[in-house]
Amino acid sequence: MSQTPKYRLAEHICHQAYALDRALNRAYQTAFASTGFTYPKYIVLLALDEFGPLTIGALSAHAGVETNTLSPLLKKMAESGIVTRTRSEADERQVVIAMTEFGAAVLANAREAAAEIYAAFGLGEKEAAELAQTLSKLRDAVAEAKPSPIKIPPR
Amino acid sequence: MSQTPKYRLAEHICHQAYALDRALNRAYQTAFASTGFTYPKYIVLLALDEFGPLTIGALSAHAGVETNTLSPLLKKMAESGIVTRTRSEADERQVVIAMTEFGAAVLANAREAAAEIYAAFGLGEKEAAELAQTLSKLRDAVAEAKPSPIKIPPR
DNA sequence: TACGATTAGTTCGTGCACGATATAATCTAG
DNA sequence: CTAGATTATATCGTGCACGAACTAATCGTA
Repeated sequence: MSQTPKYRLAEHICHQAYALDRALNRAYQTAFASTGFTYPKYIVLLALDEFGPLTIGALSAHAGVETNTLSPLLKKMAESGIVTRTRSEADERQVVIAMTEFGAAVLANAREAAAEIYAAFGLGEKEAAELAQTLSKLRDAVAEAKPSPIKIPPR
Repeated sequence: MSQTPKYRLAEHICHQAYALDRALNRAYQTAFASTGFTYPKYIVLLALDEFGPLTIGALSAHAGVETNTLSPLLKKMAESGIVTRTRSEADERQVVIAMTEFGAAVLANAREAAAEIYAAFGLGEKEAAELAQTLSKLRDAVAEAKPSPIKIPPR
């Protein structure tokens, strides 16, 4: 029984999001090859460029990544001179991340690679913005979802 | 100079795909917590359910993951009795992966968690299928894209 | 048939991402 | 003004994902 799967793989938004993200990762990795720069680091620079210096917590919220992921990543970025890490004076628990001039120059180059990838999409500006918004809404919805734990059946 | 960023972060499809994938990963991880089962393993089972036994190469193509990622993952799945690994007789280089009955039972439970996450999307069946297709096309486009390598500017 | 090219999968090293846990700074009742 | 709660970040252990390099099997062509 159960001959016909409930959904075909191609119709799974989850699977497509997964595959798209990985394809993007690979594309950026190709562009950034041998520079030590990566796709997640690019996202961080975009956020800093748009919002200015941010605490790690704020950066985490903007990027949609946990702080414990960013923490070591930012340390490496600081070592390579792309950002600075400064303890906030007002609240010594906070670390403020700011983009350096060198970081801005790296970002400018990274944007060119991104533009090539965007061109490959073949989407108009409006379509692209709409799609981005759709994905953003899904992200919010998923973040809210609290699926119940599955049971592993006995073998 | 360069006061206005070229794109706002929210408008970046790349960023939204990245954030959505991670949100999905977390949601599934919540559902699968403490069972040893994971989101990528779920994708593998979906493919096996839809297409029947597959070689690692075919599985890699369907899932959009490299074979060197799947190889150790499948080994673990075989250890936990979810799939079987068999050398093809016709071509001894190939390893054929098949879902076990236990695997099918796990998949059935995992589908329930997936259904809850899909429900959170708030999309109709048709909308969902369209979105999945859009993402799929982008994936193909990105896979084709060969962005030129960036240069890291001098510090 | 036999040897170089190709193909399928594996192994290795590195980086991201997460939950759990730890630590230090700040806040808040009492 | 101090003990416990809360908050921001860091550390640790595990798993996924990739490119590069490897091994073994098969193919192709002389």
